[in-house]
Amino acid sequence: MITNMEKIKTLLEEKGIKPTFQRLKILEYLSNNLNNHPTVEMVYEKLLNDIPTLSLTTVYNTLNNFLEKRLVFGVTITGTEVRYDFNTDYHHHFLCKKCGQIIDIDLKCAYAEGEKGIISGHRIDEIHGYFKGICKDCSKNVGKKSRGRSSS
Amino acid sequence: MITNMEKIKTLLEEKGIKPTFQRLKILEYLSNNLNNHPTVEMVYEKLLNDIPTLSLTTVYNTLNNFLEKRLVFGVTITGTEVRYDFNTDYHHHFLCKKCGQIIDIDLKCAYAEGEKGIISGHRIDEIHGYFKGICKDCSKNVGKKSRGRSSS
DNA sequence: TCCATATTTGTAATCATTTCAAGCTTGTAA
DNA sequence: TTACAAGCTTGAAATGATTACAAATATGGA
Ligand SMILES: [Mn+2]
Ligand SMILES: [Mn+2]
Ligand SMILES: [Zn+2]
Ligand SMILES: [Zn+2]
Repeated sequence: MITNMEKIKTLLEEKGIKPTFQRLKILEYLSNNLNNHPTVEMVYEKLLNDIPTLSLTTVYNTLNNFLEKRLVFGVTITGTEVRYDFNTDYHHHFLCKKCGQIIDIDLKCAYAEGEKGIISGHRIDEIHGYFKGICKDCSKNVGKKSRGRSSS
Repeated sequence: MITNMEKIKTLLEEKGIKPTFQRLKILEYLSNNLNNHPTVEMVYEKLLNDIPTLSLTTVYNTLNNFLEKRLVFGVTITGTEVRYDFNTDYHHHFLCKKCGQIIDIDLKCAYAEGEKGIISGHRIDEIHGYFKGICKDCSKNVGKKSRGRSSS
């Protein structure tokens, strides 16, 4: 049988990226955290356990490399940090302005189905659809302590 | 007849914002630069001519105030800076990865027409639709000097 | 006028990201 | 096997955007 790590390695090789230990671990981490949309810092902190010598610069370099090769998707919804998404199938996102979590939103959208091509003469490479508001949980727990970061 | 400045003043008062000189000038600048989607720095630099004592902090404070009151719309497409849009009617944006300019895109979208309300149980306050790619001009002028900033 | 309050300002701090140069690996050719 | 070049990784310093903070200034009544 094929291990998950072998699949990760294949993904890198398909994009012409040499599968170094650091790159494998970073991509593996993203693949195991599809719902977190982690920041650079989150990737770095978690992987320090596995790779005590890991450099934050390497995480930045690697993630930028992955972005360029379209191996991951960059979510810039907060405006202050990039969050990384292993799921490159087009989908919308929702940012809760109270607890800060980013949630996947699946909905039909005319431009969602790989329809890239040309719009108004401009060549389209990436499509981003975002919503901001208050999430289901935070709407319920009004006045109660939120379980994540606050952005207010 | 009603001057443009009087309209700007009314907009501020309607949102309960005291129309100080700085605030009037900042909102006026945004209203005259609908197609630029200016950065904080651009607003600051231009207004220094009119208000030599202007502080960058005031521009930040004022624009954050305008954002909270929904007087302007924040475009976070680049991931590294907020760009401000006087046009709060819902519309999509396009970022050229070559020259860096942000262009308005008008197109029909199921979620574009003030349909905020609830999605998947989450309360929606803001809707953002972005595209990234290479703009019409930059596609033409391959190899030629671009007329704006480069992001590559 | 005097005072309370809101606003503006300048500086310093913070936070994310990039730059850069030095050290480390790895593959390959002598 | 040794030697070297190319690619990778690392840590420190630099950059850029934004926020925190406290002092200075303006405003609008009592
Ligand atoms: Mn996602
Ligand atoms: Mn716009
Ligand atoms: Zn929430
Ligand atoms: Zn362009």
